Amino acid sequence: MNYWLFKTEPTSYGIDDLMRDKREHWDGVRNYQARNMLRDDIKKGDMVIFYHSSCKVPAAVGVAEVVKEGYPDFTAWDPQSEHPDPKSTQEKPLWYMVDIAFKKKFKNPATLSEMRTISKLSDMRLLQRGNRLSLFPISKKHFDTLVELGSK
DNA sequence: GCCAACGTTGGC
DNA sequence: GCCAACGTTGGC
Repeated sequence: MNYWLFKTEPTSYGIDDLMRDKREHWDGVRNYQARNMLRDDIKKGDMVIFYHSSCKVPAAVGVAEVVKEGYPDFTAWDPQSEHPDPKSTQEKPLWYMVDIAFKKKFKNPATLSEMRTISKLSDMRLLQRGNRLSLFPISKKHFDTLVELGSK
């Protein structure tokens, strides 16, 4: 089983939305590195740390579980969607997504500034310079540390 | 709103 | 295939 961190902007889709929806497809990723992970690496049963970015207090805010493995992101071929891409077709899908289910909302969100003070998290991709990927793998150590912080 | 970092595009 | 220009991300 693997562990991942998914970034999201709470103004577009946050942990409260996932808690309400219980389960949702993670569409709209339009970056090749992230696409490859969605298509090839992220497996059913993998656990996801939900992270709020581009907001007042960037923080890890909860946990989700992967419930469906990579399949074509059909929002790409819908011109009415948020992130249409005419290069992607049903015959040759360019973009992929997974489905995730809500697991837990942290009582005590682990803020970015708090994470930076914790040595166990120092090698996490989120804290490294210039990190812009919207999702990436984290270690079990990172996952457990974040869940522990969030449950305090 | 600023700006550093980095991905993508497109001319050559 | 190089690289400058441009767009986007995301913390501050």
